[in-house]
Amino acid sequence: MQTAESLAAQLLSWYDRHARIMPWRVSPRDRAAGQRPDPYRVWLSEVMLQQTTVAAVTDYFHRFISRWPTVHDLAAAEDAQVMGEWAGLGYYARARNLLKCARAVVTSHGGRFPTSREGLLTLPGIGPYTASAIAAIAYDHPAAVVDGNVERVISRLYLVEKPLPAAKPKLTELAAGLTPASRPGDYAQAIMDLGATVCTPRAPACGICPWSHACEARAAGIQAALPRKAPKPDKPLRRGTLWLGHRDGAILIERRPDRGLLGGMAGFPGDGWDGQGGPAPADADWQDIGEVRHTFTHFHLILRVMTARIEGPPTRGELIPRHSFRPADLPTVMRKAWDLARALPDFP
DNA sequence: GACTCGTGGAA
DNA sequence: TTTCCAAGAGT
Repeated sequence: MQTAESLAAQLLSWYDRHARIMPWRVSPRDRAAGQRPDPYRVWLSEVMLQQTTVAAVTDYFHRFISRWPTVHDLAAAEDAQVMGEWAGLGYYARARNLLKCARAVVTSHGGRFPTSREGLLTLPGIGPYTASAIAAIAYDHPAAVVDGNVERVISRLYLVEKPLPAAKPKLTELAAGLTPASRPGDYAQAIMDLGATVCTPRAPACGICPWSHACEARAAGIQAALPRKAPKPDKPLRRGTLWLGHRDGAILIERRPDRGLLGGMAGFPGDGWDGQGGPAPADADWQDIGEVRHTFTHFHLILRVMTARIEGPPTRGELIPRHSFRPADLPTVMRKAWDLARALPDFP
């Protein structure tokens, strides 16, 4: 039986040699030399990384930091600018809460993030994981981070067979028991790196794992089967319509309501496939130009795409001049429809 | 606890 | 092609 102290020390030693390089990260060498990460960057990266891979986040992180270098810059940004910059990254409530949080930090916290986990938890978009991550990484507090990686690593190390999410409290307790008083920030990143690169979901690389000798699941030969999870329900198929209206090169765009699917994002008027929408945005000679297929978290979608030149004033949305319309500001399902229409010879 | 909420890459 | 899943939070 290994002590928590020795396990943490072994993981930190591994991290010193194998830490991944990321734009928002301070390397263990630089950290030891006294360099401190910028809490704004830690926060931004952690929100972007919620349910999202490092590869998907990296370019978005660079664009956000380039455009809004400080939390003050971001707090002063217009909603549509931030939503447009987030377009394509998904889970758009994160972007809405990102702005709320930035503005709360500036107006209620003097422009500085709270340093305690409890203080961070009061901010929009910062939940149990992100609060611990910021407290540990930015401020070196001994907060236990429990994300999907840690759930997997801990469930294997301690052979926790109870399925998620019921096992979460137990896993959190075990993770907290391992978190060291020394270098908790590096440790938090180390255990997540371990889960991301070694203790992977399907085929863990136990041969190179610094904890393989202590891993109870490996001893039992069931490491690849942990953590257990309830099977996910099938995704139903929904169908709907999208109307791409235009006039003299201007495009008909409708800002979506601030809640629900794709909330706050720019898009084309649609019918009820998303629980929102309504009738066609104008009485026009709508032409069926094909369909778009897309899969969201909990349903498949097939959208019929219609285009028309709009003569009178539209009943929904707003005609945006082509030069001030950025297709990159659209969420992916809308951009698919745009790409379909743009391929037509007579479309603006 | 059960749902909602995106996306793209890997197997 | 389909499924799984990735540094979760809010309701």
